[in-house]
Amino acid sequence: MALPFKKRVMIVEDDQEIRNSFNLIVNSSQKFMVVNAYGSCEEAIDNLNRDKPEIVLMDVELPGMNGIQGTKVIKDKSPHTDIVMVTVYEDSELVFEALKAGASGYITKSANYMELLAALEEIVKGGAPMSSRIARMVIDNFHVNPNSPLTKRETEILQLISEGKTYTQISEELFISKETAKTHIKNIYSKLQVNSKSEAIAKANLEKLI
Amino acid sequence: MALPFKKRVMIVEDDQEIRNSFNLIVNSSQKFMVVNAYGSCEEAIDNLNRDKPEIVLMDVELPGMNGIQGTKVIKDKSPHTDIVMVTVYEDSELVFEALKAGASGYITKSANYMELLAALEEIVKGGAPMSSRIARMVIDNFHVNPNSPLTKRETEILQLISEGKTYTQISEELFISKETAKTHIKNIYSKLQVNSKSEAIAKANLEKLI
DNA sequence: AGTTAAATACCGAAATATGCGTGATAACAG
DNA sequence: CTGTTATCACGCATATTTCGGTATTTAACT
Repeated sequence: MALPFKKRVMIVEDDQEIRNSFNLIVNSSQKFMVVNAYGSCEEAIDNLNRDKPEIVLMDVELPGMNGIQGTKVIKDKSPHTDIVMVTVYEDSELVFEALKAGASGYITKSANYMELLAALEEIVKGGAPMSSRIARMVIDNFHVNPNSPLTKRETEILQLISEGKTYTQISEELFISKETAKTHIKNIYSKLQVNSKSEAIAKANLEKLI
Repeated sequence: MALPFKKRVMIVEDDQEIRNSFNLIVNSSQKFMVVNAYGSCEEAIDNLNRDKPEIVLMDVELPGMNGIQGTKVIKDKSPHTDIVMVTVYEDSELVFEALKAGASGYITKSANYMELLAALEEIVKGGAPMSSRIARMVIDNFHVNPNSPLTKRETEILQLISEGKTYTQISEELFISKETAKTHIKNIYSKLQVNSKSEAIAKANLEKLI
């Protein structure tokens, strides 16, 4: 290998100008080298085994297979490759989809020279580079709603429901009768306007009640 | 107000040395001022209305009420106050508990002068300061397991179950008979070794199958 | 061509959960 | 001190889910 100490970076980006620009920036670094740059996920995936990238800079919006689907495939074929999404949009649904697909970072195309290299460095040291807005988006996603309509006991029971417990198990765990558990659950359903355990779990997750 | 342009920072930390050290660092900045530093959440909460902090630097391990419980209370009483957890440990359970409680950042006590101020700056610009390891921990938490034992169809159905759908709704949505939906769900249960929808959801979340 | 995996479909019995009542007691706030 | 809320408890009818089978078709793989 010509440059054994440089981390191998693959670029997937359909806009040729941006692709060239990323290429130049990455290759300007002593620590990274571009092994290849492609205009589509399909091409990138076809050459994955030969290129053996350690890091992929992946555009989200792409013709054909999009960056999120591509991330899934690449992660499946090469689990140790770290993928950094690069996008113009910071749409929350896309961000979470990309993270679920296996992305380890999410930066914007407005990222300048320094920011792009900083993101790569961050990946190498085991971090997860994100723009400020995305970091906040991700963190906010964890926050539990403090204005829950449920009482403490109801929340406790909803928690047990979300763990897959039956009426009987819940009543045993809380030292109350099965009938009482039933009543609490009935009240939970009424407050959340649902009529089954799984619907209650879905709503609880949606409104971050647990 | 004496210094109207400085962001008001409250410190909650039981170790007096660290408390003083943070105090000096924060006050050394042109952009931040320490409104008060307490050794316990109880004291901090009692003085919340008077101190009106915009940012709280919160120790996790504290005598009496711990930093996570304290975060919940402060977020409840003062939702717009941003809380940054400061800790020696990067234990994953604690991190997620803190984030659920409402923390907007999570840094380690090893943070030096620059890092601490950088975290405060990051909060001000709407971000979420985190150490590299914690950022990765948080991102990894989103990743879906690519080695799911379930087939595509089963995963699709598990997804619908997690949205609270009934057998009938699932069969209608997928244009299959109720009996077929039943069979798929039976197979899902067998593969996941569970025996109810909510247990399946719990296991799916635990093993990141959806 | 033969095997396997996946998706489809049906049945009946048993177990759970849900809907709609009622009502008592304790704790908390105005 | 009184009204409200939370927690607890019971019963019956109905609905839904789960268990344990069987079985056909199609696509993929060897």
